[in-house]
Amino acid sequence: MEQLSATAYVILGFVRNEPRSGYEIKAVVDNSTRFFWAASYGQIYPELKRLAEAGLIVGSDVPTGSRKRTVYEITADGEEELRAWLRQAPQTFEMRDEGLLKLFFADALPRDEALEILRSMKAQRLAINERLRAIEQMKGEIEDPFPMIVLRGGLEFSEWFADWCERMEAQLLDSALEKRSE
Amino acid sequence: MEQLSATAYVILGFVRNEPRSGYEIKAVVDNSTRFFWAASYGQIYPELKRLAEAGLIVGSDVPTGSRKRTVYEITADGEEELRAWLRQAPQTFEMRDEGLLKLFFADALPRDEALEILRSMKAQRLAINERLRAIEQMKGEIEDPFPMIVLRGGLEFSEWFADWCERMEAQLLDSALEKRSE
DNA sequence: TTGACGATATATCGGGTTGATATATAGAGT
DNA sequence: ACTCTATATATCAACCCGATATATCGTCAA
Repeated sequence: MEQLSATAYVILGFVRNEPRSGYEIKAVVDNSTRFFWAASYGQIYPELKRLAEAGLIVGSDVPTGSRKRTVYEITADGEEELRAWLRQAPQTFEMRDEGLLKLFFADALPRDEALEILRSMKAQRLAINERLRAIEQMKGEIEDPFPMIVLRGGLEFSEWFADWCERMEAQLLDSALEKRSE
Repeated sequence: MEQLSATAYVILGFVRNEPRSGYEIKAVVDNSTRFFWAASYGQIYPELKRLAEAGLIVGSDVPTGSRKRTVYEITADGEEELRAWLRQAPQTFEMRDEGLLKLFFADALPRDEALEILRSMKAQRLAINERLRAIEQMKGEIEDPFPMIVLRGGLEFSEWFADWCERMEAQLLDSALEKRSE
């Protein structure tokens, strides 16, 4: 087995404690890691097959009536592979923020329209914050503290970001006023 | 012209005030928007041709000796297209953070190894912070305030993130001690 | 009870994106 | 003369995203 993609480890992580179908993995990703590591069906299903072939997970058919369904669980090899990956220093960090991109080029707009970008960005951050809060409410007590730490980190981040937008808006407004009174 | 990709607008934004070659666009992206919107040669060169065909930019051959070189500048249509895009509320926000992903699954490791993830993440944030500081030093005075606002936002973000890692490490250490003294 | 609707389940595909590699010339330094 | 880096463009496999297609299940209201 050569290099697995990070998405493969997402799958290993999610089938570690309970067997899950591809559909369930997608659902749980969309409510958790999606905010910092997304995965689509187009990745999940092929990857499940590859991982099963490599012996890192095993699938079993558990049909619901006449609708077929395969759930996967991790093997001992899979657990070891997951832990080995966790021990390596994280590399990838990527961000694509259309808001920051527009703000970067905002000089092409009249100043009042430029400020509107910051207001949109703030609204976007607050919307994310609410989604995360809803997820936080859903979660019961669990002994594994890490998912909650990450979730709370997301909450703090969205709050910091919203606040930054607000401060930058105020700052630009101030500097515009100063200029006028010069 | 149907929907342009956000990367097309990156190009429009960077050829707005001065003519640039594809190579120069890549270089300037790598020193600025790259942290929140990257672009590769594989996107830039084809996109330059599409934009030229659509009349949003115009290219002119400016060879250096016998090495050919095409620089592009924006047209009036291109400027209008860029402004129209800037006026629309930003949508895309994506993040891929292998550190957060590992932290999320860190329960699969012994606690002391899990803490190592937070230490790596903090180091990664501090390294980015230094890169941004180096870029900040390079920039002289310019009348367009937005690139600097975004850069300073990046600095503040990396500081917030590094601090968060530190706090979470301390918190986990504390809770481990409490458990032991129960 | 039938029909509509949303959830479960898997598969596929066009299009965007990445990172690496290939080719070639220019210029600076040793 | 040679080497190394920067400039300049092109290409490609691999990966990833969002949307769509297909089909069954369970539920609830007309």
